[in-house]
Amino acid sequence: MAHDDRCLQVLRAIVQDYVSTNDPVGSKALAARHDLGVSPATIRNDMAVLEEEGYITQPHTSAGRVPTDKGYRFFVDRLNAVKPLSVAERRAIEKFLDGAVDLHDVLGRTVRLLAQLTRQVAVVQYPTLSRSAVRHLELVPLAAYRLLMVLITDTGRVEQRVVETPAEADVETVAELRTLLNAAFTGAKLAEASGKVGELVENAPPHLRALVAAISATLLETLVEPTEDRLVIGGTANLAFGNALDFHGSVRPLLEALEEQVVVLRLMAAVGPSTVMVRIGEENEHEALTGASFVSVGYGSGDQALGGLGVVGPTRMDYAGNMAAVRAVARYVGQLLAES
Amino acid sequence: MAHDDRCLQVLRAIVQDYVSTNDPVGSKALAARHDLGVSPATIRNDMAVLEEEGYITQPHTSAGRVPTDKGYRFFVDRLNAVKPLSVAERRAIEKFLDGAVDLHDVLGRTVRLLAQLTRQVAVVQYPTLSRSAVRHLELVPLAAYRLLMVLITDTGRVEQRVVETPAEADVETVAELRTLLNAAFTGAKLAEASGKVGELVENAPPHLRALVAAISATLLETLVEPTEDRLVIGGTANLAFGNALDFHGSVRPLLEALEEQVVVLRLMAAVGPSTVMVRIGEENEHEALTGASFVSVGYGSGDQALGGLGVVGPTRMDYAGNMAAVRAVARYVGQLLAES
DNA sequence: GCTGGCACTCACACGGACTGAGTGCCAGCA
DNA sequence: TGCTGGCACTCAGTCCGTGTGAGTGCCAGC
Repeated sequence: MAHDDRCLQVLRAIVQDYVSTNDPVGSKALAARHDLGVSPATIRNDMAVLEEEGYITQPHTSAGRVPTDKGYRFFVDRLNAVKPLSVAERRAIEKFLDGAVDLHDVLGRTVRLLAQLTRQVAVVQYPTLSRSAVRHLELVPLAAYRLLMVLITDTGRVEQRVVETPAEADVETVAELRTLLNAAFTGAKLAEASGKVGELVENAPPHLRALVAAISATLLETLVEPTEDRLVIGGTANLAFGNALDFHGSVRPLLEALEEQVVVLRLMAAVGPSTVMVRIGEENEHEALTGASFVSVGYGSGDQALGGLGVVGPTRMDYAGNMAAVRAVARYVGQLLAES
Repeated sequence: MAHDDRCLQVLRAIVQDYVSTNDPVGSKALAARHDLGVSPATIRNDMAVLEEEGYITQPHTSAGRVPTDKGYRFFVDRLNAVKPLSVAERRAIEKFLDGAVDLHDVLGRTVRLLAQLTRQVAVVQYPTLSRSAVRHLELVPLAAYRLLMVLITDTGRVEQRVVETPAEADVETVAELRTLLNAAFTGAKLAEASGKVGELVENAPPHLRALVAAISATLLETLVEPTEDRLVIGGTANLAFGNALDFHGSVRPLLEALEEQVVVLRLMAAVGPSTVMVRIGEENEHEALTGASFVSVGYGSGDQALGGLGVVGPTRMDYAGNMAAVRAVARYVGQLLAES
């Protein structure tokens, strides 16, 4: 029906105008800025309908309308074509990410890039250990009963732990251990590691058995500890821009939640590659994120994401642009990690 | 002289009151809150002197006085005894830092701890590579002409770089290389590494010479690259508290400067262990840090600092408390790193 | 050299009037 | 049936004038 169709157009126009001006938008301004082909009075009728259905709301009588979370959601769901990035933007991405020397550097550049492209707060998750594969396992003797275990994954992530050994391990023993462990684990996905441990310990030469068990235990601990999922955050300065008022006055709870990391990580857990996830306002269960939207996507070469990245900003954000940026950056990061 | 002495007391009282209340402090309130033994009128005279000498200023006529940067400086320089931390605080430090699994974890906890203790933004620098010693150097073959070099230092820091090798390196060659390099570098301070390289390449067996040269070159690069000095930042939420107004309106430039890292790193470069450095307002050359004070100290066991840590906040901060916290935390971190 | 008193200043808070963007409703027109 | 122009109404934000009070500088007196 022509009517519903126009309602959608009106909603879209409201979202666009409100995002760009940050002022509640009225019927008259709408008619002036968009070629809707109808008069303000008609638009008013449509707006009344939209309000009744909960897509928009007015902050107070005699003010314009503002989209609700539901309104943004509807708008985002109807974003058919993700608008492609400009050539300049693509070039910026390449230039920014090239020349990174290691994983830390890659993620650091990524987060800065995302923050710059979107003018929002950017978050990037380290590649999840459990989905990475072992590239190398190194043992360095520290003292008679202490070893340093260094785990290097194919995504370039490095984890280290000190292992208190049950027996003294001299240099030769350590060399034996290293060979044994690498033979067992190199190339294996870390998620499969726990399955291999039992067999490995059993088949180990008796004099190494206790040591293998101790090291394996530490390895498994490394996987389950919450510290395994690290987050890089950047662009927090974008919160202080002046639209700080978007978060009903204070950005403090939001900053705190971001530093907590765990909140963001939980949101990111659900994300897969290639499909951009958008969570709008109240859709984020966490209280501090009410009033904020979170646009994220997984990165990684395969069909399972190695990790996630995204941006956090006010619900009043440029969804189309941010979704495009997040997706493009994720794709590049995926490529970059697959190469190295 | 009794007069100068009282002036100092008055200044101290003004700083204390202003820090705790954030209101310009007047003569009457001063007389009421502090036992100065004189009347408000007398205090007014002293305040006039202090103002003339540039230690305090009044935002506008008929408002109380506010300390200037010079006033804070004077106050800080006369802080004779650094007030010791409470037992609860000491316990909090221990509890917070115990149980850290690796360097990343230690520094992450440190920055959170500092931010919590001081209610300011905390910054912690990774141990400087050039002052660390090599614990182990690991080589992992990636492809025919590519090696992954992993550098592990005695401070627990791990750096990795991909080396494009001039010659194909099979597993045995890599093993030889590893032995050779570790024999040469293990235990050596990284600052001395550059001196050793020439000799090492010369004495290497001919078939390894090119490879040794390539890897050594990468190692040296790792040391000079600006990426060598990393920074962990935490507690940015404390900027959004409400005293955001301390930074003449906007915390944005400050947040940007913090994310830049380089600004803070430059300030931190000058810092030594055991002596807490305080830079107040304009004393920080960088424009964004005008209006902010920076309290920092080096950490590390020896007489040379491995790195620095500190807090950034409004000039209107609790200098005594922050200096005490920074120093105490640095001491614990130094111990912790020396142990492992 | 300290104190009480006094006149003066001025940021800030309070309150009323005004303005204008925006709305809802209604009668009229295609 | 659906769109349009007109009209009365609402109310946040702004402007302006007044009042208040904290704070000051100065001066005479102890």
